[in-house]
Amino acid sequence: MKKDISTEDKIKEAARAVFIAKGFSGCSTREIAKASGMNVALVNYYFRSKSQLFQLIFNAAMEDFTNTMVEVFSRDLTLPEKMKILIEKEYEFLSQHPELPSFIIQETNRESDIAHDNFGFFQKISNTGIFQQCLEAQQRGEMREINIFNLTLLIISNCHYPFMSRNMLKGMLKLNDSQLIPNIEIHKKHVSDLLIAYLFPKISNNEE
Amino acid sequence: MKKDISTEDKIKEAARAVFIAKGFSGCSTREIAKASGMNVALVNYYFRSKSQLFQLIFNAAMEDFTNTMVEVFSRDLTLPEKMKILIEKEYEFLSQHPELPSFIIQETNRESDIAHDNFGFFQKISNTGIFQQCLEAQQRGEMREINIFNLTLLIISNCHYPFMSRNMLKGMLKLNDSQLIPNIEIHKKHVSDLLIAYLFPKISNNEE
DNA sequence: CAAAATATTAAACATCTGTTTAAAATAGTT
DNA sequence: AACTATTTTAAACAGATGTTTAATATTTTG
Repeated sequence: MKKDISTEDKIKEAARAVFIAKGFSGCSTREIAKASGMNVALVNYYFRSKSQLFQLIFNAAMEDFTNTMVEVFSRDLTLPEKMKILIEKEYEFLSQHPELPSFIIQETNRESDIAHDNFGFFQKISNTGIFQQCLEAQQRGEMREINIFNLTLLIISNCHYPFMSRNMLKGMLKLNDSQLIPNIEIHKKHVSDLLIAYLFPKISNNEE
Repeated sequence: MKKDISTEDKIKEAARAVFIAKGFSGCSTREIAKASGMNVALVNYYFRSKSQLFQLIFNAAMEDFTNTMVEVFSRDLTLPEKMKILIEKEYEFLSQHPELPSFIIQETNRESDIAHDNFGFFQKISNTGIFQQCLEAQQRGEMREINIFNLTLLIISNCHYPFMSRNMLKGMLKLNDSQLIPNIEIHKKHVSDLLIAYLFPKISNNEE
């Protein structure tokens, strides 16, 4: 009788969990093998090396990351509407994957032979037409003059950082998890109001 | 003839550089020893273990982190002035220590026996009287109603994330360092205007 | 200067690391 | 059934890891 999940997928799923929780240098192949209930040799049998397995997990995580943006930007909505929904979706996604942002940052900053530049992000986002839509809104005076770098950074900073700084904030402000979650929900509203008011000054009365 | 810098300090300085660049799990005691020009055994001779040496470096980094805030908050200025200067100082400090934010986040998220909660942050910041000043400004209607958690998070998100995401952004937007630095400088202005306008709505015409 | 305290070294330790090998078990095919 | 291909296993590999030891060098002290 065949198993529901193949050995290859079991290892991949375990690797994902372990890598994201502890980072590439923070875990061993034996730890991944154990977490998947498999042998150490099987990890290399299916994925050739720890590095190649990691590369696989990292790229998938990077894709998860951009999917929300692509999905929201592709809709037929005004820019303030897209912004509001994007922030909503990002907080929703990251509430269920809070370790992802720090994983990505940690690994893009790690010295490695692995190529983690150019993961197709720019092209995918560009294809949604969002940049064109921004340009037109700016020409009509509906949107503040801001380049793509700063715009991207403003959004990601305020969506990702709250999740990656969870433990730091808990330490700094002496909070526990039960206090953290509602505060992050409040933060979402602040970020939404903050960014929309700043980017679209004319329509700044966006209080719910 | 005595050396200018003691062996202990040489190791500590090398450890700081290596730990911050690669993280606790990303480096070895031998790497630290080599970077300091000293023997492996000397690391443990002076600091007992890799963990204890790390704890020392981490606490110092954490203190560097809060110093800017404490210094600015202690001045005799209005809240919008403090906010503007704080952002200025943070970007100035982090431009010279861009690896610090991701180091702190990475290590506060790492599972370890080390106690990295309660590093006196709250007490130090509270002692500056900034929270009281906020409360009074809010009662006078000069400042938006926002709790300390969200206020802290808004500031840190927009100051720290730009530096920790350097490599990610370079990959995503296909930039090199020469394009990055001026964009971060522009970002500082956005963040300053953004936060002041949001937090102090009445005095929202803060364009330079 | 001799004695004691401190600093430095090379070597060893046990364990863990990523990876490979070669044999055994299982599945698929004819 | 027998043969082949695939999957799984335990064991071994060479090297790296944190830490300790015991001997040597240096400095401090009396």
